[in-house]
Amino acid sequence: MSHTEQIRNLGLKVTGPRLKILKLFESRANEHLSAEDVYRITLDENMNVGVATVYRVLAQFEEAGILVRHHFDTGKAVYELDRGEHHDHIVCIDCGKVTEFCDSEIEKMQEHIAQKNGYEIVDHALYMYGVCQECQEEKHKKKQLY
Amino acid sequence: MSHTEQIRNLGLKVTGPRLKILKLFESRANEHLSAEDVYRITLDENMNVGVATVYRVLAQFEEAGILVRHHFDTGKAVYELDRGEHHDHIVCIDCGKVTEFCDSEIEKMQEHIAQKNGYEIVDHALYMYGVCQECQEEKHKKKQLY
DNA sequence: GTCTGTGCAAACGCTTTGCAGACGG
DNA sequence: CCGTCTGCAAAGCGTTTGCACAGAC
Repeated sequence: MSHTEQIRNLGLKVTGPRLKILKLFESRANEHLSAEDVYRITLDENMNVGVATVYRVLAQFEEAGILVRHHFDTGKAVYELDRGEHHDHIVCIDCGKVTEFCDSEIEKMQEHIAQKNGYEIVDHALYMYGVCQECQEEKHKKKQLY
Repeated sequence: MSHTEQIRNLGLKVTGPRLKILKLFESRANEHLSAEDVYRITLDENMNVGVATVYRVLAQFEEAGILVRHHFDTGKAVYELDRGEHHDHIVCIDCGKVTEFCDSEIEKMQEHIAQKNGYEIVDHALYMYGVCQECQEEKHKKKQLY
């Protein structure tokens, strides 16, 4: 399915900003982009999409299930392509690197706990915050300087 | 340990706002309060603590380990007393009710996944969003009206 | 008296909205 | 053309900060 079709299928008009943003996420399939990232990238590529439009399009794409939004503890929301399969995140508190993982065991246990508490779960988020390998080594090096 | 001692032990001066907020959280030990909640409650009780002070005290208490901060998807941060034991949350998307749970199996698996990916975890958060029993029943009733 | 803590209001960062003009269908 | 979409700037929201004064020790 082409980008144009994809957008039209959502009942949305096929416009420059929407095409641009959709392509952007597909070309960076494994990145987590904030609204500001998207805005800056389009700026750099001389395709001036206003901030407001970025937010509006991101919201529409999320609503439509094309993108997923995450709220890490960083204060700003980030988006990524929804590849169907749910997954969770480990965020490096030093360099911001994001590692994804998926564990069906944990998922199952979550569902079980929810049931036990009488909840019908519609969404869940597991975030871990830590220091990635590289940043640990970085810190190690700095210590040796003294 | 008295409240006064508790605050003094943090190296902080014992002031009205700090005492007030500490007592507030102890008297509502199982609630999750936002900065605004705290501000409103002190207002209602004719003890006018400025918003800025509320934020500053909450931050200090969190830093000191007296409170824990959570960022649900609601946009505002909430705090609760740190009772030592880590736990996770299920938030009802209809009524806002928060249910806490703790599962050591999940914790272990998380740690294992983090290790496998080379991370040294300093924090983690597992949030589930769903509809609680009462709200499910509520919805059921409404359906029957038609 | 000193130095920390406070309240106020103004600033902040991210996000949303109101509006007049642009553009897709 | 009509109705949606856009860019701009202004407003919104939760949170933080600068400052002069108040209060703890």
